[in-house]
Amino acid sequence: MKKPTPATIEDVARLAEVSIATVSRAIHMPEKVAVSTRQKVDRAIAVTGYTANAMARSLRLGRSNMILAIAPDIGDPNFAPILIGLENEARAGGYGLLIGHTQGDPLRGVEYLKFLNSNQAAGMILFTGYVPLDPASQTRLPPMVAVGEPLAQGGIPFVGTDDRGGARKMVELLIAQGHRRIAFIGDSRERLSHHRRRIGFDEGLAAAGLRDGQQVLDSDGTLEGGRAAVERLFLRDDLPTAFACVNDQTAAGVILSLTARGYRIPEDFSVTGFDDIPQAGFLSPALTTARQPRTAIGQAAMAILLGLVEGEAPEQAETLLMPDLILRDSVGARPVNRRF
Amino acid sequence: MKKPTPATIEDVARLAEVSIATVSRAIHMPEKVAVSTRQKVDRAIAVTGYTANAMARSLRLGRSNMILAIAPDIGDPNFAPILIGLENEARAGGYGLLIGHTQGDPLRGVEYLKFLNSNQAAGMILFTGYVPLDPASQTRLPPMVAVGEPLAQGGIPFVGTDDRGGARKMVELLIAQGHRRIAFIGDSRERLSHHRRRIGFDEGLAAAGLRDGQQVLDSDGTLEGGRAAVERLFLRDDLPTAFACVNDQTAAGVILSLTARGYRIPEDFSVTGFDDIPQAGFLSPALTTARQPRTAIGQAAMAILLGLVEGEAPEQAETLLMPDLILRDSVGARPVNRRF
DNA sequence: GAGGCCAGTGAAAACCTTTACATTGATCAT
DNA sequence: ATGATCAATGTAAAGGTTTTCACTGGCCTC
Repeated sequence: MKKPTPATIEDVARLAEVSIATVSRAIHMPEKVAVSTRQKVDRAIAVTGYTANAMARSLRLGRSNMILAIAPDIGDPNFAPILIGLENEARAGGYGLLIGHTQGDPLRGVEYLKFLNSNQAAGMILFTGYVPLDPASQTRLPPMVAVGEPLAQGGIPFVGTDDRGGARKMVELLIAQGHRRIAFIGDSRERLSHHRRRIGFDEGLAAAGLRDGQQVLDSDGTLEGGRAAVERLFLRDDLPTAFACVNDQTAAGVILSLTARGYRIPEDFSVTGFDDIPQAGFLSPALTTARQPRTAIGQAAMAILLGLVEGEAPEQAETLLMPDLILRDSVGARPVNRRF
Repeated sequence: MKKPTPATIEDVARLAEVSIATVSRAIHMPEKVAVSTRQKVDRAIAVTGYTANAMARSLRLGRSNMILAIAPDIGDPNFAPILIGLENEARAGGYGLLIGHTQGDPLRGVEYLKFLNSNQAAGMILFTGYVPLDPASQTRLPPMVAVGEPLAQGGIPFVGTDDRGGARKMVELLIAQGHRRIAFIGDSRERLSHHRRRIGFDEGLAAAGLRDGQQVLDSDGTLEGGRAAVERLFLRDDLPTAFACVNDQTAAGVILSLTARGYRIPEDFSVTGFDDIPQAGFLSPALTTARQPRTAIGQAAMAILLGLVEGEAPEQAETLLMPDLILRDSVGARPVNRRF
């Protein structure tokens, strides 16, 4: 009872005693075929266990049902939940999700374009913050959506966290706790998302009339960078009471540095992060942070991309989802009597 | 200068003034074609920017260049590094990696089979520990390799951590630190990998002649399970000096429970984990654990699968990679004077 | 010098699907 | 009664590749 080769549409047609065209129609445009015929076809499909050969289908249609997602690092803790959102939405739309990672190497990005060139992917999700396109090749762009980090190139829809709004909410939380001098750790010209968090920080302080209470330190978004920033700050004389960090890694560095100097958090200083990476809850103290709505971001991005693939006009340039504040133990009231 | 449609093999043939058969041969069997012709073809390919249409190719060959990886949960911290290994190896072999997740739902697993049925995937990597095959359908199995959790069904190659060996090394570490009464937290009949860790634990103790110093508690591998196990243990009167946990989550639960009771780690008790999840280094104390060689596992699994896909006979049933012991702060010498 | 072999190449089939176009027979309006 | 319309179905082309088979001409062997 083995079937060495899977059933083709022709097998179904033969069994149902109709032509292959009718079988195809019974499947794709059921209303165009007589009820009795449809039933015969359905039965034949059930008997043969027929599944359309996706290759033949894609070849004929000139379009595949795969979406390619390219990330610089699929090990990034932010990546997995977004992936879930992408995958869920893709599957719901009948698409498969193909993944590639560039390990930060632009050349590797170009390598993946063969999937698009060879019609193996209908569209592309970009995590990289740049378009891996050979600028020389003048072939028209495939449908693309950027996630996480907006693209320098214009015209490509972006889905991500509302960095500005989230940072602002975070600052407001600190202000509500009585803090007046707050440092922002991790401004960056390179990463737009980080810069936007800085903007939100500014706005929050300005709205509370605390514009002169701010201190901004550049940092590269790593734990080490956070640590270094604190050290730099201690060289000056006026310390903040709270540190708003551009991301959780930076916050971890800040906490480590502060703890190493013998300070207690949140009694002596408050520290906030951004992202809510898996480790955030395991830091001591557990980190108060803004959780990116990652699964939702993935879902939204894929929905937009599938729309593009199927020919809809792109809606808005940016879709920003507001992060949730996760209140843990690293934020406390402003210390009333600073011992230092 | 826009190319609305990508170049086909025919465009190349026309430009090189040869037949399409010759072009195909020049690409796939260069030695069968005259040098001069080959050069003409190469030039034409360069000019047109030709890339073979993968759909047509797969259709003709009856085999795609995609590998499907199915995991119960792609958010699992263990998953990402394995994915990197899989992807690297797949790309090196000219294959793409397609991913799907079942969210623990066997039905969802079956859903992905359409990719195989429809020839969209040439083989399958299974993380689930079970085969998502409709037992009714008698179609022959596609090439498959299991990762992480061995499969109940026989005949499917498995690549994973040497759980037994790793657990044994871990026990030996504890014994070297002077521990004589050691508890294993997290035996399980359901998860073979967990059971194997238990076996390695037994072996290590037996080899040191400490067979009667062992205590084994069932636990489900969650943080909560670890916590509960400790509570159960405290109902008895003889406590171990060290806890060898089946995985890091369990160890986290044990640490939490012990800490909540006012004990210090590693002064009062030593605790070890297994896996080295990202949070492991952030627990306090930082967890000593066995790191799964995840990227290597992914790479090995994909290499075997690609061999299978291309018709090689499967080598060995199991490929086990030894984990590395990561020494952090949760293990110390056996307390000499127990205060309790 | 004739026959055989071989390298190099081309023509055409096959892979399986979708769909434009053609065909059939029935129904309807005149 | 006849022509037009329409629903239902079939025929065949197209999509791009790989590969079998056949053909050509040159070279070698005897």
